[in-house]
This record gives sequence, structure tokens and C-alpha cells, in this order.
Amino acid sequence: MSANPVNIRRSALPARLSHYTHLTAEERGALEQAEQQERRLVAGALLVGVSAPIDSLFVVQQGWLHSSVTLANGARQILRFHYPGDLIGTSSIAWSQAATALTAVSDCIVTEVPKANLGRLFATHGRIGGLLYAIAAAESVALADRLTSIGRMNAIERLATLLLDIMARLRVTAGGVIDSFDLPLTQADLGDALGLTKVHVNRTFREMEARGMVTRNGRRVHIVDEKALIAFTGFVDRYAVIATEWLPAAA
Amino acid sequence: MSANPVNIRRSALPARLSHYTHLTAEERGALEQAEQQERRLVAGALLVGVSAPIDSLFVVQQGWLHSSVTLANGARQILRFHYPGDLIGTSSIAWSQAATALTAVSDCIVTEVPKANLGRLFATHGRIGGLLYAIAAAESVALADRLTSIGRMNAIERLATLLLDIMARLRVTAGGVIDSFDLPLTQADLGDALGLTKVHVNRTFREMEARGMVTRNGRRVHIVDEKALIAFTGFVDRYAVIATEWLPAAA
DNA sequence: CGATCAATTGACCGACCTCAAGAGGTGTGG
DNA sequence: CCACACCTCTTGAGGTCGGTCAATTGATCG
Repeated sequence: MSANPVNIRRSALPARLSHYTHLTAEERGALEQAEQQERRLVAGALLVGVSAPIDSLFVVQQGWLHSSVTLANGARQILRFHYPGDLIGTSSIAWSQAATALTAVSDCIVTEVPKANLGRLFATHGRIGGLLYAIAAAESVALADRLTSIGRMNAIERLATLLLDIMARLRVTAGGVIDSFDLPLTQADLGDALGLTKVHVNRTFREMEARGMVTRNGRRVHIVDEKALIAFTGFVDRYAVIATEWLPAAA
Repeated sequence: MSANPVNIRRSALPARLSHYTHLTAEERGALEQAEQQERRLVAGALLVGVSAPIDSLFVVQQGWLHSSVTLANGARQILRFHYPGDLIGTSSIAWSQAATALTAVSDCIVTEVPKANLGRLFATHGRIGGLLYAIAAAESVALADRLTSIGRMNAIERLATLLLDIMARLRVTAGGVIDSFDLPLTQADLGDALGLTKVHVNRTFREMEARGMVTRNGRRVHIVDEKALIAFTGFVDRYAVIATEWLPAAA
């Protein structure tokens, strides 16, 4: 364990940013100094509750989380999944209370970034600010894709799109090309993400198997023919590439 | 007409940012210099098509626009509405092609902001960068609210939420408190925004009238009892306040 | 004054929901 | 090491909200 809480080595955030553009050693250092103590969560643990006062963001280092809201009638909507390298809790930037709950899907490790540190980062390293803005824009488009999926697609297309989305996002971290992955979500979770009931998620999954689109083995999901599924859903990978040429050159 | 295309006076963007924090004269000048020529659009005109190569963003000065996508089966999803003071086309920051179409809902005026100018702005005025980031985070939460609405609410709640959302957003510009507004959208548009058909939007609107929630007169929509409607939908205004205390003080 | 578009209404349909029960798997305590 | 509790997955039967199709009305505009 190399747990120096202030100087985390090899944080997932600079690694993620490096995926899109070259960072100078100085920039990387500034990023790592913004991060503070580490928190470990077991699967299912709540990191932040809705309306909790909060003045930090978090960087996901390991594992999955999701952000969600629960309505007055008890219904839940899962808004987004978060993976290593994501800067999360961004709604606390705009307000001093959390707009959504953050829950660990699998066991995970996050590090805290106080808002003030982020402010300093924007002021002193505008290039990083621009890059964070670009990533936020890309995530916003991915969220819009989910909206489109729920608003205008049937159950099988929704589930297929979500599976492709998860796989695309895992690839940014995993590096290589993968065609299967462990899905640490219950069918109730999937339903809450897709605007369906768990019962219908089940039927939809079975229908996808019957059509030869996926196979399942426990939590493991295997995408049989990704190209065909992409053609079927019109899915677009929003994570693979992000333009950075509009940012000024590194100092 | 004071149409100097390079030095637009009183752009809506600095006015919007001033709504949330004080801008120095210098910051205001930098913002205004980033904006370039002005474009006027008639209602229904397409500003940017999907997949169009694009290396500018736009500031809405007057009127409404929306961003949308059209699926292979012809279905359309309207993702978001844009009002004066909004910086739009942000997906072109992350990629060199537009991810969504931008269409004028009413006659409107926009000014162009080349991506490179935005990059310079982030590098030289980090505080503005942080503020834009905060606004983007707030809009992302508003989009998540729409997602929740479509995923987990019935037709009447969805329409009510959208009407409240539009009114809240208009208030940022209109200033005062309003309880009615002109809705330049067809019922087909509303359906595409809500994940409903235009036929069902019609029935839903009539049901809302029958229940005494709204009255309509041509394009004019009047919210009868806003408090009750907010309680009914759980709507949260994401535009009224945005925290800025985490940004370093102005230089 | 015809043409076009938006709003409206009716009849019927179907994708997804609700309710309910059973099966399989896992952890825990006795 | 078994028994029980609990959770998730699975399947069936029947209901409903919103969709589809189609026709009519009303408004706007050359």
C-alpha cells in the first residue's frame, strides 16, 4: 500500500487526460496536487446522498459508481455510470448541495478534490480547464444519447445501446479491444437506467439471447457481433476521441 | 441597427455570466472579443446539421433554438432548448463534427465564437473558464432532469415539467417573475422533446386544462398555480442560482 | 379561394407494466 | 454442515398507458 493521501501517485485523472492530449510534467503535478484523501467504498455504498451539502468533487480511481435520483413515488432513475478517470460530483460545482446521489456499483476507490482546488486549477492551468470542459461536453452528448434512447427507442434497442455504451467506456481504461465484460448491475439497476421495469429487462435480455445478439454467463456479458449491434442501434462511441487542437499549446 | 460584426455591444453571454458573478471590465472585453460575426435565422432554419464539419460555437443573442437528432427510422428527439445567453454547439468542442442539429425555433440572432478563441479564453481567463464549466455542469443536471422525466414519469408529469423548465429558463433573461409565456413550439415538437407522439401531447394538454393546471390561448401558455405544479412534478429550477464562490477572486 | 399546416378527436392496438409465484444461488447462524 | 433468510432471476396472466391510423376542424398564407 502506497497510501500517501496527499501525493497520490499515478492518479487515474491525469492518465485519462493524457489519453486525449499530452500533459506536461508540470500540468500533471498540478492535477495530482489537487487531489486529496482517498476513500474506499464497498459495492452498494453511498458516497453522496441527494441534497447532502458538499464542497468536493471526486476522481474515480478504481471500480464503478452511478449517479441517480429517486422520485417522490419511489421510482429511481440512474443517470450515468462513472468509471476510473472520471471527475464526478460535478453538480456540486454549480451548487453547494448534491443534485444526485452517488453510489458504488462495485467496490471502488475515489479521491477527493475540493472545489477550491479545482478553481485554482482553472485559474492557473487554463489548458486543463479547457480539457475538462471538452470532456464535460462529450459526457453531455453521451447523456443526450441516453435521452434519445429512452425517448425514442424500444426496449431491445435501449438495452443494446447501454451495453455498447458500457463497453465503449470500459475500453478507454482497459486499453485493448474487448468483446465481453463483467456487468456488476442487477436487472433492476438496468431497468432504472433504461426507464424499464426489471421484469421487462429480463424479458428483453432473453430476447437478445434468442436473437443471438449476446450471450450471458453469470455477470459476464458477451457481445456476439458488435458491428451488427452498432448498425442495429445507431450507437456512436463518444469516448474514443476528443478534439484538443483548439486548446493553446502547452506552456 | 448597430451591426458592427466584430465588436458586438452588449452581447447576451457576458450579461448571462454577470447574472451569476461579477465580471471585471477586462473580462467582459475578452468575452466580447471572442465573439465574431452575427447570423440571423428565421424560425425553422437549420443553423448546423448533424455531422456537419464545424469549428465554431454560437452565442444565442435573441430567440430560441433547439438541438436534436433524427434516428434511422425517422423518429426525432429534441435534446435541449437554447435561449439568449446560452453558449451552444458545445459538442463541436469535443469533436470536429456536430453531434446534434441546431434549429431555430423562433426567429433568432446568434454570434459565432471560433473554437480557437474559446481556447484562448480558457488559457488567459481561467475564471471565465471555470464559470463556463459551472454553467455546463448545471445544464448537464437539467438534461439529467429531463432524462428522469422521460424515463420515470407519465405524460402529464413530463409535459408539466417541461413547461416549468421553459418558464424557469425564460426568467433568467426576462428578469421579473412571469406566469405565462409564448410557446413557439408545435405539439409535434413537444412530443419529440418528451418522447411522446403529437397526438398524445394534444390529449395531455387538454387533460391539463381540464384539471385546471394551465390555460392556453393560441401560443400563449399560462401556468395557473405554479407552486402546485412544482409540488406535483418535483421540479427543481436549475438556472436561478449557480455557485461561484469556489472560483478565485477576479484579478 | 384553394393549399398547407397545426390542432383535435375517435377507434383500436400493442409494448410495456403490474401482480404474483417459483427457482436458483449465496451467506449466515445454529 | 444443514436450514433458513434473502436476493436476483425467471415466467405467466392480465391490465393500461400511450401509439397508430384516420378523419375533421380551424388557422394561415399566398
